[in-house]
Amino acid sequence: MSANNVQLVDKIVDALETAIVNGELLPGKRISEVDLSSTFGVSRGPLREAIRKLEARRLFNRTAFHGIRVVDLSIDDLEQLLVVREVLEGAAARAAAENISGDEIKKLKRFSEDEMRRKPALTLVPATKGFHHLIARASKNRWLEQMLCKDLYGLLYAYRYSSVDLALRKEEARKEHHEIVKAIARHDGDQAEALMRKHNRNGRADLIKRLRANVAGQPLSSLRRIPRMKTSRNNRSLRYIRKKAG
Amino acid sequence: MSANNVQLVDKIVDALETAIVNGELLPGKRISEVDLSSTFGVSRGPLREAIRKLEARRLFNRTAFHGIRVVDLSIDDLEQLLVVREVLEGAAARAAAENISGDEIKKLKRFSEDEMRRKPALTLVPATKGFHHLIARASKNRWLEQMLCKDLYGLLYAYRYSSVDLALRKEEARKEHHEIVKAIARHDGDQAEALMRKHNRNGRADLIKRLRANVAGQPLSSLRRIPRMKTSRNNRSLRYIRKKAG
DNA sequence: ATCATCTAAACTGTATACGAAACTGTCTAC
DNA sequence: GTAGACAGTTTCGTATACAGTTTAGATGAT
Repeated sequence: MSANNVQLVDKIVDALETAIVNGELLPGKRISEVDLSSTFGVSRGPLREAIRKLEARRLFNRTAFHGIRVVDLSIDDLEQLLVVREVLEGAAARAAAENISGDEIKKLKRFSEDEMRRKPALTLVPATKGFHHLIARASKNRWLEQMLCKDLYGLLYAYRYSSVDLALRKEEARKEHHEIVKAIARHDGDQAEALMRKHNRNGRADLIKRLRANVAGQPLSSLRRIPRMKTSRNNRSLRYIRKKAG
Repeated sequence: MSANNVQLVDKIVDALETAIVNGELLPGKRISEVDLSSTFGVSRGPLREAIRKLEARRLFNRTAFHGIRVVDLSIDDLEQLLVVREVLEGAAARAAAENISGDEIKKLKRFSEDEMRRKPALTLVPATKGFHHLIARASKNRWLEQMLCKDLYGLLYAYRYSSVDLALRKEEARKEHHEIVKAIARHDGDQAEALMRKHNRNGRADLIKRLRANVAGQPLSSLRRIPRMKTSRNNRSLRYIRKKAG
């Protein structure tokens, strides 16, 4: 095996996803296939296939002959997505309580204790991500994990929203996390699901309330706004994907 | 506007989905791109794009340089998928109770009353489908509806499983449906979700129990087995998609 | 100068061809 | 019988061509 077994299409998918998260591809902005293919250094074929995959995951919208646009989430969309997240993560917590291994319990506890001890920092966001991913994985439910981590989180992280729920309610959220971990650790599925759902409901209500209060206003300081760019055309921050031969 | 504004890729996606449901494309069987493209009468480009979309929806698995296979669900997979379905439909029922319109209530009630009156027949399966679709739509949650109707149902209907839950427990299921409708009609979200989840739990437990009891045994009579074919190659029942010019 | 219409350029959708890489299966050597 | 080499087949990625559509700019009329 030379270097990687991963297909070009999936590399492009990754590149597009990170480009969206980084704000290099803007929601609602039209994308030119040829421009993108030249900036990525790939031909139109694989690029189109990659876009089709992301279309199926609703990260791109395409209208015939009108071009491709990155999904543009409204606050309502966000709220609806978080409703889905509530029940899916609830199910994950329940399944995790039923199926988690001893090793995973240790990891999860370490995670939570670190979180309780540590001063609230910017590193909290990836930590949160890790927390939810860990539980999704511990559910041992392949479909649930994929729907959560790939489809749903992908959409949530897509647009000027990067796991802000925790950042907005640090104290409460950490306590809630701790309780969830305890419920999972004692294999109490009912409690784990109930607590996880409540945790999500709280976070959602808080976030949406703040967002609605700030419509057309200043962005929340704790909301990491994604820097804007004029156009995705000739965007030099998009990296070439194609590796050189050798 | 000549005839239709729908792209060839999406026609192929539809054709592939129905081909899977009809058993013309077999789970686990390797698919040849060129063969498929010639049977459909389309070129490789759109076909590959269509397959990429279905890959993202997990209806196809692809291993690099090895080919594409239709997803092959084990009983465990089915059970896990039905767990996801339980919570998603629960959320849909709750949201429907909160957001349903008067018109939709009427439709839903008519549906349920028809179901109670009618003798259990083969037409029950599409009826069930309609029931759940109706609720998903009434939730007014765009993402929830799409995840349910497209992603999840698409997977469930994919492989020798076509909404069997109802067919197996006709009496109880119809009563449960009726109770769910009543809860939704009186805008009782808590009850609607609880009843829907219970309904799904019951159906799942029953179905999985029967399936496990029949591993390697006779197929259940009520389980509509999909007729087998030796190969998808040169499969004449797959229809040409490409319309003639004119 | 403003507006409507027309034309040309740009872009998307689709088809086809070709070379390279990788897998499969067979054959041979030991 | 096993391991390695080899050829055949399939997929992967690129390039190219062309038709249909959209967009924008040019042209012309009032």
